[in-house]
Amino acid sequence: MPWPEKHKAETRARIVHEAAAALRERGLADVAVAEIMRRAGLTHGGFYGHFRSKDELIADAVAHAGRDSDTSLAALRGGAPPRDVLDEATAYLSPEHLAHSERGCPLAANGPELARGTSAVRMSIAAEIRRRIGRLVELCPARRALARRRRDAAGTLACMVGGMVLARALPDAEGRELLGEVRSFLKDALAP
Amino acid sequence: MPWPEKHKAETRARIVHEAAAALRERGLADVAVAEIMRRAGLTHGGFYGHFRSKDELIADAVAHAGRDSDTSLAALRGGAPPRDVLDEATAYLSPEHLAHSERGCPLAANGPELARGTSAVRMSIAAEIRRRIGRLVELCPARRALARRRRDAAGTLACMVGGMVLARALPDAEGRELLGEVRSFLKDALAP
DNA sequence: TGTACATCAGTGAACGCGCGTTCACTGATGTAC
DNA sequence: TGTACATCAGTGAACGCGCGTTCACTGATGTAC
Repeated sequence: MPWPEKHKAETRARIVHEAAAALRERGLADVAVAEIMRRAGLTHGGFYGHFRSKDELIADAVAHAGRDSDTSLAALRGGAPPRDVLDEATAYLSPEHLAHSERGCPLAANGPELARGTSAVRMSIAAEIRRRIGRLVELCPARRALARRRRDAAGTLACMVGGMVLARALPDAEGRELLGEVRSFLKDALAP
Repeated sequence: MPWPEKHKAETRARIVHEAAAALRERGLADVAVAEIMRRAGLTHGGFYGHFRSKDELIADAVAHAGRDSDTSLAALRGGAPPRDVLDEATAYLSPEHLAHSERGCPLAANGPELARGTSAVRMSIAAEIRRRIGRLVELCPARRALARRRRDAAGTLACMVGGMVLARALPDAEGRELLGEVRSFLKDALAP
């Protein structure tokens, strides 16, 4: 094996990481393969040594973006895991997340485009939704019935994603104001 | 004036209408000018007699789509105006809306793409958000303080848009199930 | 009423461009001896 | 230890294609006489 064992895997991971950032920042259609490779310090020709198509990369990038946004949102809580559903939603509906789609949730950044993607892309985004709902269910008070927890998790995630989509479509100050209103709405909705 | 007065305006309206449907169904990037013109029964060359660019059409189409989705959602209530916020949200979070993005809300169909659009597109989508929030505020019980009504309106719209984005990214049955959970969540959150 | 005309909505060929993808090649690497 | 070699990650020119946009033209129309 003429190259270090991990070399190719590391390069691939770097491409996926840069793709996940670029796609969340600028959308699926406006980011070219050549640009992603350039960001990863490579030339475009090498791309197909790692991926069979741009769509295959997108599917991988969605999964990576999901985990990556977890890390970014955790950083807003000082690295601590969320204490409850509201804690998680508050970090999500923050001005920091609003301002940094490239490190944020792929559902808010690319949801509708991904929903129209290839079968692999759709499977990737569906898995990300299930993962997020599952985590929110875990964060619901254990004393509640499972159906109630699932309902609160689904409703909260809808609020989070929709709130961010709306805030990003408004001028900055107005978007931040809307985020505050949605946080306040959720706080009451989730009150015991 | 060699052509009937309204002729050009009607043609333009037909193009905008077809564009609004195509863009909501397939996304901004995947719909070509030539395709929109074909759907309107015209050839692509005539496009620039009506619009200065594809982006100008998109901005117009977003405004049209907003009014158009009002009509479609009203039809689900038998044409009656919504009685309250929950009434409006229930029609929005319906399986019919899930299945017909081409007649539905442009925020759910194209939100993130529009947020990354030109200045004219962003103004158009921001106006649509304000219009929808304003309508929901009107539907809130008048006895509530304005701040509370605005908060409920913003939170509800976030739930509606996010719920639809999530449902459309999931397989059909799972998406419909999620819509039901979000409706149920909202019903409780909006309870007096 | 009939006809010549000016207008302009719509046509369709053509343009330049950037994209995703391919492919013959290069050169850095670990291995065999 | 040093050297020849096989491997394969990465290069960069080239491809075909579809896009947004332009433009010289066509032909349907209402008007003037």
